[in-house]
Amino acid sequence: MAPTDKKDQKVSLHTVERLSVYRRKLEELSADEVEYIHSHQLAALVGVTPAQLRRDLASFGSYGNIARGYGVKQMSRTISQIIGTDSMQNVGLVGVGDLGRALLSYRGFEERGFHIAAAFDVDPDKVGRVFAGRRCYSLDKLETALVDLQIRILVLAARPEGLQEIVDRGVAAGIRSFLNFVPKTLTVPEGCFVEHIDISAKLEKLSFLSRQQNDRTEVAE
Amino acid sequence: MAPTDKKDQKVSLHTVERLSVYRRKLEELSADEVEYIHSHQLAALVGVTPAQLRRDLASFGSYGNIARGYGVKQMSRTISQIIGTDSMQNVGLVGVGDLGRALLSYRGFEERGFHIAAAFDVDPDKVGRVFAGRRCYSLDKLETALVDLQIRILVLAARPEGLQEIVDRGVAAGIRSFLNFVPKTLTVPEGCFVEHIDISAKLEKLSFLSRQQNDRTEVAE
DNA sequence: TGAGTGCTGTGATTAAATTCACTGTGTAAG
DNA sequence: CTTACACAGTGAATTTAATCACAGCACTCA
Repeated sequence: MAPTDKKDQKVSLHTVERLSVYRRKLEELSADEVEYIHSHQLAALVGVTPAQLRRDLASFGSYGNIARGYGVKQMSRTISQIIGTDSMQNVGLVGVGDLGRALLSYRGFEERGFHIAAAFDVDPDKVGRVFAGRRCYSLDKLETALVDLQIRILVLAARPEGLQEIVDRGVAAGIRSFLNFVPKTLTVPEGCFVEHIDISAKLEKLSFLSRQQNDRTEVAE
Repeated sequence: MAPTDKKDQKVSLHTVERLSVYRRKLEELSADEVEYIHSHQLAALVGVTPAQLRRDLASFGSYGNIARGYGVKQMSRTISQIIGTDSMQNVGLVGVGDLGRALLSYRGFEERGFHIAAAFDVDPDKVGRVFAGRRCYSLDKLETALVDLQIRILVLAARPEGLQEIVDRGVAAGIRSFLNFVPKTLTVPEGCFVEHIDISAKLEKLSFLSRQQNDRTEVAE
């Protein structure tokens, strides 16, 4: 392999987040049978500047045709490869409460290359039952199920109590990635990743933004 | 008002996002009856550098006691004021599907100053029923309910089809903030805000991160 | 009372992300 | 074939975010 291969270069996390957005729009476009698209068109559709879009794509050595633009299908496929969703990945879900069940019945995961292979809960009433086609395992079976089903990512939707312990067990079983819906800070060793989805924090951001604008209009008067 | 009041200065959005995190931790600390905390302690708890924490707090003119640190309760209150959650805000929910119901039964909102005052759905079977204590209105009633209940923020958890139209109606009714769970890009006029929660995108980020690390360890061997 | 300590708040610096602006090229039209 | 055009890719410049590092202060303890 060439030592200066583009893929060896560090891709910024900001770029990766935008790649997800690009890819989703590209799939919509592909469904509408668009074959090629120019940077400024796609940029307008997803709300970034054309220069940024080109930079993002260039960061992994994309080659768009100058006259026609970027090949929609090909770019979508390339992004999948970068992200690692070109093949299906198994995901585990911890906590089959309201949120957990909502996640189980969400069909968007499969479309994007993620399959919830197993659900876990402590509640004996839930263990053994089937939710949205997935059997609920006892948390005691966590380690074995993770290994058997080759689960790479754990989605956390349980109660805050004892969550850190579950994470530790996951780490010990080789899980490196956690998607955390629980409003609680978790600690993981170096090389593991926690993505936190904090719905209230998003609301707070919105609250701040609209308040800030209120203040500004008041001053402007 | 002094023209150079700290509050007039632009606070970065990155800072606002971190303020949410600080505040959550401060409330935990407050529950544990911690009265004062130093920047390096809190910074360690939430995973930022002490310098950044101090900068964030200084951006709105916080005054921590040098010897004791920051007053936990006071800082928490100040952040609430900045964000605008010092008084309860009414929120509307569009779409009472699996996700919508999960959001309705999530108790975290109230704790953080947000009250889901109304739910809306197109499905006649759902209209009129009560979910988690909240009555489900017909979408036809959207405008009147938004005004009557003084709703400032709309949470979108409906189907992608027709969503833009709902947003447009919300904007016309004076809503400026939207929290969007639907994997679809929305357009709003200047001065309105859409926060997008894209669960799959978070999973994709995790997928990228662990893949990146795989590559690195392979190279390192 | 006065020296010592360790903190906050902040100017200065560094690093990162974004945008600007231009070069070279593929395509299409004349 | 030639010319004109519009765009991708990318160094350079700019803007934004994060970190460093220190002045000055509140408290402690001798």
